[in-house]
Amino acid sequence: MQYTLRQLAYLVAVADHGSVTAAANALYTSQPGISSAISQLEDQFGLQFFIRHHAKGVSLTPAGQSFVAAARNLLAHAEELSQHATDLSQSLRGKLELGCFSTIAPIFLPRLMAQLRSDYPDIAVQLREGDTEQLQRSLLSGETELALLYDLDLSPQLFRHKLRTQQPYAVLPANHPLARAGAVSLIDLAEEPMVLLDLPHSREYFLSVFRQHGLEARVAHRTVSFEMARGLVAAGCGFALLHLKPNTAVSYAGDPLVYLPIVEDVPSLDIVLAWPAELRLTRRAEAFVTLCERGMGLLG
Amino acid sequence: MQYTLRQLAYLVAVADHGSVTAAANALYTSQPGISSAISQLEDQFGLQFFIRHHAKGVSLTPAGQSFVAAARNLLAHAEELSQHATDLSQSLRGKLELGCFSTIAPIFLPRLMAQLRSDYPDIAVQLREGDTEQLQRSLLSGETELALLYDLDLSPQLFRHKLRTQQPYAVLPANHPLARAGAVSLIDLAEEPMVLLDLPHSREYFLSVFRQHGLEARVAHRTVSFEMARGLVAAGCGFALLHLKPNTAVSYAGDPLVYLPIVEDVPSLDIVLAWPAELRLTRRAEAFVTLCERGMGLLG
DNA sequence: GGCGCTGGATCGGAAATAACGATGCACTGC
DNA sequence: GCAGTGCATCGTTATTTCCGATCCAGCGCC
Repeated sequence: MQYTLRQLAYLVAVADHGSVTAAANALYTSQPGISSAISQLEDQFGLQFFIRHHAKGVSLTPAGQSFVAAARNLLAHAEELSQHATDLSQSLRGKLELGCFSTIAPIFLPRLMAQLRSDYPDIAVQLREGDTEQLQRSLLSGETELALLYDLDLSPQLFRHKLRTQQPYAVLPANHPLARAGAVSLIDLAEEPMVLLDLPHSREYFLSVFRQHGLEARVAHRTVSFEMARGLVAAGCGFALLHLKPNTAVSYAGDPLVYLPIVEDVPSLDIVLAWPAELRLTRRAEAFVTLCERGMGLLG
Repeated sequence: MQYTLRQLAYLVAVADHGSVTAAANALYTSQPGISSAISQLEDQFGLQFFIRHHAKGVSLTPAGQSFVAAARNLLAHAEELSQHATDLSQSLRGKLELGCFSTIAPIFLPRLMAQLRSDYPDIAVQLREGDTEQLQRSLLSGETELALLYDLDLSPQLFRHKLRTQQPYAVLPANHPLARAGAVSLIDLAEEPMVLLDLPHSREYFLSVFRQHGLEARVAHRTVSFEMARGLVAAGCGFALLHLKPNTAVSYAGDPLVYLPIVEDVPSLDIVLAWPAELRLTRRAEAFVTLCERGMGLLG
């Protein structure tokens, strides 16, 4: 394929104006340029599009009629592509590919999505939930544009926009002896069986909390599910460390839980929006960022 | 500045190969060329299509996914246009814009069209009937690609392909006294009332036949219709000079006619196919020309 | 942690292409 | 005729494209 869109544009302009010179004037270019563009097209396709009338412009041959119609069509299509592109970057319509850490999602996303839907009804969110590893891969491969997750061992290639800080807390069954106090010490917890939220990075973090104080957690259960961890705790299988507090202190099984702050100094964890550092966000993504800034302080 | 089809082709190649270098190899071009084409597209639309992974190629952003899909679409469309163009010149499918002199049409065209339809079922003829003036205008303006007409005062800008020669003859009512002989003289006809086929150029031609022999025709009736002329003659309103003989010697009204050769030397008239001299015919038109060469000797 | 490898970005010169003004040329219209 | 119109052609200039060479950042392999 050797012809160019510009040549086609020249062609239809000539067809519209019935004259090479008029087309050149309309397009603010030179007459010879148009003339040669037409010749090139004609040579390339072995067709003659115009009949030249000396001193009276040109008129289309039957083949020219047909070709110009098709060319017009293609140019319109090309224009649509342009429009599509500016829509992709500028408009608040279209798809937003979003990743979210699995435990964060059910706590914050429902209200955020509702807000987004009401503020920008034409943005369709394509959500991918997963662990830090999966989210990071998705971001760096370009599958998702941005992700809501913990700032835990994130690649330096990712830019991080901090939304809030989560202090870890202990969760215990409501009837547990340690639950009577207003807070709990890691020393006491280290004696108890632990239910570990067994997700990449998260697991190392929770265990390091004890190690930093010279303690070793007694892991009795491992689960990749936040609510499963809560359920095991509520059922008396041990305690768990978590960062997020649902607005309910009851497990799915109906058993009551208590959330207790930790007495010792433990490292908090930031919830951030992350995206590839060198990537310029679309307006849709920017809108979501703004919306998260406003909405992420209100809950939890 | 506008994007080019080539840039789009480079873009989708990169998307397909997951690497600028691989795309460059596949397209037998240089890597910097591709690289800059991508940059230009990204700059132009203010979008980022690829995430660059050092030493591991590139991958599409969400916006890139969407844009590449649209670009692929446009390129396919562009390819179709190319195909359409070669179809226009090369294929024996599509429309053939044909002009035909009104009196010639009903004599020759029906069988020619039937033959064309059987030899090239995919050629659709768009027929325009008219007089020499109209046909010529249509040809020179490009409305019709070629026309079947008399070689009568045709513009030198038209190329003429001779198909057959028509000798004029006199037509008289069957019961006319002059009809008893095997031929008729212009001298005798000049005494009779004449029915003139009153079409541009034709009318001058018929009158000049008499003038060339120092005679003046007595025009009693004028009509633009061939069959009307025959009808008037059959009804006894006069004689007529004509070139074409239908294969019936009866007028629409049912009256008998006789066709008589002229005794004197009178100029004959060529039936030709004409088209703009500088215009290269499409294959459809060429097929029709060949078909006329073969088919125009058989009738009349 | 060094070190070669891969693969995209950048640079500068060369080649190709596009744009332009001037001019030629064929026909129109008076 | 004779001026006017409008497309084609030419030669020059400006711009873009192309390419090899080089740079540079991260990856993966010791």
